[in-house]
Amino acid sequence: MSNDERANRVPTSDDVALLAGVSRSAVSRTFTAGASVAPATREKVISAAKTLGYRVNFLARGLSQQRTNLVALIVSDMDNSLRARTVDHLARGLATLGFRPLLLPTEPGEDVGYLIDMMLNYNVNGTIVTSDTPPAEIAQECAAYGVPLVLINKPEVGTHVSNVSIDTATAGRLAAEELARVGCKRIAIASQRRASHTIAQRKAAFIATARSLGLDIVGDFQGSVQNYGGGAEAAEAFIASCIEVDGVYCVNDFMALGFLDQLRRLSDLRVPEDIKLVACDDIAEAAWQSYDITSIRQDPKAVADAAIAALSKRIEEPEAAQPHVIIPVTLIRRRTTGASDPI
Amino acid sequence: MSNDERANRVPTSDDVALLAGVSRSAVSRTFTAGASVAPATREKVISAAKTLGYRVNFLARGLSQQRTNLVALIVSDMDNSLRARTVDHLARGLATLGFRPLLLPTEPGEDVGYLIDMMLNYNVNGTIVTSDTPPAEIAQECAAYGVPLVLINKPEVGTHVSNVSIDTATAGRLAAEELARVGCKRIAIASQRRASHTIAQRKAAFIATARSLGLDIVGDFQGSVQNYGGGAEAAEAFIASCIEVDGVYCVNDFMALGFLDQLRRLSDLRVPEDIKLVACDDIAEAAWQSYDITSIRQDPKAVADAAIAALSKRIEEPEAAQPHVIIPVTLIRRRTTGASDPI
DNA sequence: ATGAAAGCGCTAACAC
DNA sequence: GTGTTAGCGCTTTCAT
Repeated sequence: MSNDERANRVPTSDDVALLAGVSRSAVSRTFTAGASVAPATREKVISAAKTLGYRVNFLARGLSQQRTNLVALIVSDMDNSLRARTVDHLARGLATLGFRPLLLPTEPGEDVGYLIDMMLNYNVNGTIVTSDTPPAEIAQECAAYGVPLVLINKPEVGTHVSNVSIDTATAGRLAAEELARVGCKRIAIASQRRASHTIAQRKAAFIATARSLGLDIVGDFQGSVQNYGGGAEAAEAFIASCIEVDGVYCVNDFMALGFLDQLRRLSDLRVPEDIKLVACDDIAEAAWQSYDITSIRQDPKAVADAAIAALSKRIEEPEAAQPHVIIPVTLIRRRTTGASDPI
Repeated sequence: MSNDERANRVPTSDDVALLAGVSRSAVSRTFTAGASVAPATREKVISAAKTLGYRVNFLARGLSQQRTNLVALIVSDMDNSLRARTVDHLARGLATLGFRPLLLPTEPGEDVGYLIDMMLNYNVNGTIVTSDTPPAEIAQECAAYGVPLVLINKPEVGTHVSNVSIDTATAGRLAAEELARVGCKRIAIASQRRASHTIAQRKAAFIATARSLGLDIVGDFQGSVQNYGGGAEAAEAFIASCIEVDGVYCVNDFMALGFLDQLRRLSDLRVPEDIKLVACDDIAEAAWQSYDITSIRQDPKAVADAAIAALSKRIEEPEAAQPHVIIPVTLIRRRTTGASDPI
């Protein structure tokens, strides 16, 4: 009843072979990269395939080739715009290379078992993790089943695993140097109670550099989560403490947004006149007029590309070394450290 | 050389059958929902599977069952936080029902052909589209190959397709009513030059209601894109026009953020004292202190759930009717229409 | 270069 | 309830 006579069944390579008057093998070869088919044959096959609307069934192909080209993307915190952007880049990059991303969202507290089931049930050829809870369990299963694994911004967990991380040491250092540069002496930190791996690292690097530059770190005010709300909490704690500072380091931009807003609402302190502020990540929101935050930029596309490169290398050469790739960061000066208001 | 003696090969149902001393069918039945296996047999199989680390290969299962449980998620604009959130809900909801989302990002201008290849190459059992460009071509291919399709916030495209949309009529109406309620008379609209489907609809509804309430719509200022930057552009156009208004309708929150920021920077007009503002979507950022925007809330989880429900119903009963599901919206009053500043 | 045949891992009739 | 058999759609030796 459709406008198309062959609508009721998806055509198979047999159908194409029949129509083209060749064998199924010829069809297969026509659609295989390094094939060896006579131009004439190939031509017949192509045209038959076109009229039938034939497409290779990758799942069947995967079954015989032991290669599905499916890649599991284990993701948490998708409402973090930086995360979402990274996932977007990952999915696009993977697609370009012929891989297909299976999106597996997860929450910090959630059961990891189902993720492992998914990876293994669907025979993924690789896994990229960019969730906040670094599941050692996943690494273990991947190792046991020989699934290449790439961790983004996670601690190293073994030799079977590739890591891609931003340069947290430089990120922390640049932030401290910037606060010193603009004359800060007494610094407060706004951070998260249960800091994630990279956050803890950049914070440690910040503290080390700050000390070496003679900055006093007079308080560490923490929010329960590393987002806008957490930043607001940190600001409340800071204001309640009545500690005087001339500079603040926020461990990420989201917290900085909340911190700034709450500071404005609950105090008369002005940024940057009374307090300078540096944050980290340079998400799009950091550049918004109402905030205009000096931040340490990380490039989510570079991170995604490196992760994909590491993964596909692992897939091609399973025994290759697993380097830890470090993605560089750069300081972006804005109004919160006195850079002139852009017009 | 691994810490695990069977590391070199993924166990198959044959391995399990052998170890359990049963047939492969028994293994299959043990892992099939409505099976009929003797408890003793099942027990043996389960334990053998556990010691071997066996998992059903869903791809092989899909091959024989004609059902992969893979669902294509065609997504654009992942850096829109509302979109990201919707995708997150979609992925989780699908996972709960045993479906696996294949993430296929796309850009408005991009070639749709590769998406279709992907859907068909991987034999997806369904497709959900939440990109901004509504590819009629996708709908056509889905129909031709019998792939159930659900469109989110897209125009209706045919009877084979399910639609899930927010209630744009109410969204537009509520916005106009709110501006009228707070005493506005002369209204400007901030919108996008090439409006997406729902944006165009909500705007039309807004205009209709505004007229019926006696509001004057004295200008429609447009940005090139429907995000922060586009809102800023709209504000610039508005300010340059020197048209006086006492109310502004922004077609979405992202534009409202940019509009407000640019208004603050380029003019002395204050919101809400001089101008009231209503936007749409109620994204998280709308509630941020620096903006605190009255908005029309849409619930991305409700949208995702409805889309999944529609899809899974379609998958179970391919011939079922394709209703257009409308998701309700609600007005959230905040400071930009004079709601008291929350503490 | 091409076809025949075996097999990827699984499920589903079908007999027992 | 269980094993046997055939087959899902494809790739890949192996002959030719």
